[in-house]
Amino acid sequence: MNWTDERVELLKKLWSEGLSASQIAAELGGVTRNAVIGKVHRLGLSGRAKAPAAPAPRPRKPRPAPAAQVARPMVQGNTVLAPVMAPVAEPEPEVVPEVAAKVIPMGERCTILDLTEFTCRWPVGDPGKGDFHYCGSRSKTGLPYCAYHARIAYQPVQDRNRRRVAR
DNA sequence: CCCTGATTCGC
DNA sequence: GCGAATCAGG
Repeated sequence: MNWTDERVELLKKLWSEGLSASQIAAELGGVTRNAVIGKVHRLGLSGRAKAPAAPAPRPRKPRPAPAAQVARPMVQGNTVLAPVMAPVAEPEPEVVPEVAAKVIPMGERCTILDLTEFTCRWPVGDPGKGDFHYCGSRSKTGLPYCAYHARIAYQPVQDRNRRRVAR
């Protein structure tokens, strides 16, 4: 593989977006992370925006349990009062996506419980290591992935689906 | 050990 | 210019 203008451009883009050298190498294909790093240096764009700068942006605890607050019958004197409309299942305001989904920087993680129809559900990490989570970035309405992962997810498919039907 | 980027240096 | 090997760090 050689560094075509196209590949260099993609390299610059991904690098500026904060992807690691190995990630970029995998994305480009045909090169190692060393090659990527070497190229990055040769291009003189060593420093970059601190994308993964967020050390611990609050992964958000999976919320153990709403703690079913059973309405205990109240008692007044000898009288047992009927339970007052035990809130069946407090809808839980659940931070509306409009707020939570605002251009979440890469690396912002969320659990499966945080996924909404607007969050990217691209799996990240190793389930066996306890660092498994989902991308969580904003995804276009109706799509399961953010723009970045959608590209990864669908590119191969597009290639495969290349129409072969003549006319 | 896994990973990261930085540097070196033979090609 | 390229990138594997290596280094230094988390």
